[in-house]
Amino acid sequence: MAKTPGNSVVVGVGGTPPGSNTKYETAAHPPCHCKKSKCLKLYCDCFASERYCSDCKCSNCQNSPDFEDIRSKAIADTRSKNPNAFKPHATGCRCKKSACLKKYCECFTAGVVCGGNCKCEGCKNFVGSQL
DNA sequence: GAGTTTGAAACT
DNA sequence: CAGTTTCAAACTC
Ligand SMILES: [Zn+2]
Ligand SMILES: [Zn+2]
Ligand SMILES: [Zn+2]
Ligand SMILES: [Zn+2]
Ligand SMILES: [Zn+2]
Ligand SMILES: [Zn+2]
Repeated sequence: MAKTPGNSVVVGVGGTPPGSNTKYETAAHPPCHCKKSKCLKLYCDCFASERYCSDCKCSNCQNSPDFEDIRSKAIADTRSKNPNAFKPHATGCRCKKSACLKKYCECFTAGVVCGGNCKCEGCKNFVGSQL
């Protein structure tokens, strides 16, 4: 754990962080903000990673041990539709407006150049685009 | 923080 | 498979 420069305070989970420079000791996964998916579809990054929601900002969340039965069925259902659903993505993007240079693009977000599996338009995320 | 944009995921 | 809708995150202001 690198020390934070300056006077930032490392704090665990809990109530509202008082300061703007508060950092989390355990760089936990970022909280999701799902509302309609109940965190039981791949829209939810927690669910997509088979993680329970923890300290998330979701509403109507069922991705928790309290809903183990529902959650397990949702996982099974998702996997039955797509056996690769819970495997690391490698499918390629289909961006049309971001030039694959914004985080809307999964390739860009992953720090990977677009490849043969991508079907993007106006892509600028290719080998040689780095100055 | 509210509103808009974006493209994966879901659905038909 | 293609077209459409839904959704939550990225982005903008
Ligand atoms: Zn969620
Ligand atoms: Zn979550
Ligand atoms: Zn949740
Ligand atoms: Zn892309
Ligand atoms: Zn790509
Ligand atoms: Zn691309």
